Amino acid sequence: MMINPEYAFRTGMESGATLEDVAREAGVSPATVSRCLNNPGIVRPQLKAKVDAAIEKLDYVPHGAARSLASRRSRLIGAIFPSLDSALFGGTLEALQSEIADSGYTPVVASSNYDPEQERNHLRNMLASGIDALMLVGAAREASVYRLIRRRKVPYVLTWVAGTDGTHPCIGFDNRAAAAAVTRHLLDMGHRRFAMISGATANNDRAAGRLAGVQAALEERGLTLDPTRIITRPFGVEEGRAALRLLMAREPRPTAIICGADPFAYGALLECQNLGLAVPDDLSITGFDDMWLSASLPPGLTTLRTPRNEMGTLAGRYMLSVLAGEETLPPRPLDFELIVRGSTGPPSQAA
Amino acid sequence: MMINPEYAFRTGMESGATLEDVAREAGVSPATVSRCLNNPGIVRPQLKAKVDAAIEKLDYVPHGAARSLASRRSRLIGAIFPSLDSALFGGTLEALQSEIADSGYTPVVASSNYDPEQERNHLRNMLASGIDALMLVGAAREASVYRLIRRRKVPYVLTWVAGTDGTHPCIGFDNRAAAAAVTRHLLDMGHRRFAMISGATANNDRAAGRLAGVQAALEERGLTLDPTRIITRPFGVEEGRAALRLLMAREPRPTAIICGADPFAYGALLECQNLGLAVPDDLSITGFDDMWLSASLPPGLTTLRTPRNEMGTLAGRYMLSVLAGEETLPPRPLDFELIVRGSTGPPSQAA
DNA sequence: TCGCTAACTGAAAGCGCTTTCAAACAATAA
DNA sequence: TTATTGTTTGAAAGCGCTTTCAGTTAGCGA
Repeated sequence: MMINPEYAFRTGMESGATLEDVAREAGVSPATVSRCLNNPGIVRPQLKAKVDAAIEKLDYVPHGAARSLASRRSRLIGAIFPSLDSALFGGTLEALQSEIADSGYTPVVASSNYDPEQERNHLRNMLASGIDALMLVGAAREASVYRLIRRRKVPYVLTWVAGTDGTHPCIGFDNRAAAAAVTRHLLDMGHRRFAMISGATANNDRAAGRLAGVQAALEERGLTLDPTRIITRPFGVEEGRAALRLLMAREPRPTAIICGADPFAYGALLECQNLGLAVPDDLSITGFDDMWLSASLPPGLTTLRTPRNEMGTLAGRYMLSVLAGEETLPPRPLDFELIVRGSTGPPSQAA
Repeated sequence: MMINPEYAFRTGMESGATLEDVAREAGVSPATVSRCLNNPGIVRPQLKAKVDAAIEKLDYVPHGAARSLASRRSRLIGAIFPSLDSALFGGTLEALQSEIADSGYTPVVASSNYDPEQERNHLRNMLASGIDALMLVGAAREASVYRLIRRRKVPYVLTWVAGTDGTHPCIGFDNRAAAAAVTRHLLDMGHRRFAMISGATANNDRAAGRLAGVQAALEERGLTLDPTRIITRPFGVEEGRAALRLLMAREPRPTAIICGADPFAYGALLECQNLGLAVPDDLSITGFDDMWLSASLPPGLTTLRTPRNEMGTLAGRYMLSVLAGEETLPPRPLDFELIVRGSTGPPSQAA
């Protein structure tokens, strides 16, 4: 068979040096060069030095696709988030990225915009591009999605949730328990009339869990959260603002408003200022996630600090460990922390 | 401790149908299956149907690495951001991702933490993993980095900056002009005593450009920005707060403070409230980027809206176009928009 | 010195897909 | 009918790397 001369020409021009070029330059076999790259310990130092010199000289960079094809590992880890334009998941992504970088892994990222359909498409795309492992947010999705992942035998981990009865490996915290802790803090201060501003709960088990946690904690003390006192909105400051107006327009007014996310609480605080309501004397407000403004916005937002960076780090570590074939224990739920600041206090006598 | 068999993965037991399996199932050659996937138009519909059925039946997903190796395209686009845990670049990433998704591309992402060293490492990693194109933020980096990119013949685009004399393709806006516009707005209102809270300018040409723009606009009117009136800090609300205290501690107090980023301005506004300073009567404050709280935080922050999502979209579109081999025009600088809200007004007579 | 391990090294066979190139076929013109 | 053109299809050669397996060399005790 004749070698197409044009083809040979093109390879020579367009690509960088190949492993074979390095081998020739160093006077060893390609296999040895490969070993220098992947398992330097087993190559005689003297040879390794020659190879290193050749690599340096030719400015060789290994070809990822060829490597993946031969080794069956892409060194790519997929991560699909509901959204990326809040700082919330950005922290998790950044921590994940930084954890896996040292092992030569890089995250491939997509945002689903809280839409299961988009999530599924991105997942297909990622599986096709050969990710070695996968990180998702939350557990609530169709069984067929999990089947898809399992069929490809891709290790995966769910974040921002905990304990799905051992069905899935989770690196996260118990949203329900966390919301209950916030609620008990208010109950212990003497509050009895509650309202909640919640994120949309469809396809969002974090939001659903938080809502359930509030309801459960109230019921423990014989209270219930009237459905008309629950306002469900997409996340956002202005949404929180509008919700607060609605909630305070109806008598009897609540003495405490629990927000399912900090942006709601920022909006609520700002609207109180607007309406001339004193926080916490007229109204206590709590947030969720302890985002960057919570400490600064007067009077300081009582909120629940979620381990958003830690989840990225641990999810990365977990996946690396599974990929390394180590005996990996199912991770345990992470801790959360109630941060008490100025926005909560006992209800006033008048209220 | 038992490992839950449901998710106890072992690496290396990956299976899945191959293109050859599909070909056998459909009774055609592998070449035909490949064509159905990549160029369906040239296959007889009748055959294509058989192939599609086989793909469906075997639940076939193409092997990305093999595909990349043979076609010399990875369908991966690299994106390196200075940071991901603010909403700033998250918007750009999300827009980029969504723009390229339809063409079957996925972004691989890294955060450099504003550190050139880290950026270079991520870049090496990405080049090795075979990205087809690359998006970076800003233009300020060592020439050797650009050489590395050029040697690999990877199309790239710089975002968040404009016009580097045509040296690099940029999708962004002119930070200097934008900052000048903010400054002129204040000058036109009658302000003469200025101060600035700026992000660190080392390795950050966006911050440097903004600072230069302020200085230039002042000099146009015969004013100068005293170096002691420039406070340089890492981005953050608390940093803005501290900076404001510093700036107002010295007589004569400025009547206008220009912030190089919104978080600084949030902190400054909050600290004014704290110090009992009236905005804008005692002090005008401006931000930069029009982030999510700027409209809500009283009295509303005058700020410069930067096209952060648009940059992601256009950068994606630009790279796709170059990859498609289309004649691609050097992109033009994008527009920015001064958003005037309550935080700026004429200086009071007393000041 | 010889034999026997142990430690390296190299040859070669793929990994799963794309892409020539040429053959086969259908369609049209002569 | 035959020549000619155009359209699909299949065979086969890689893409650049890893990894098995067998061969080579070095190290050491006897």
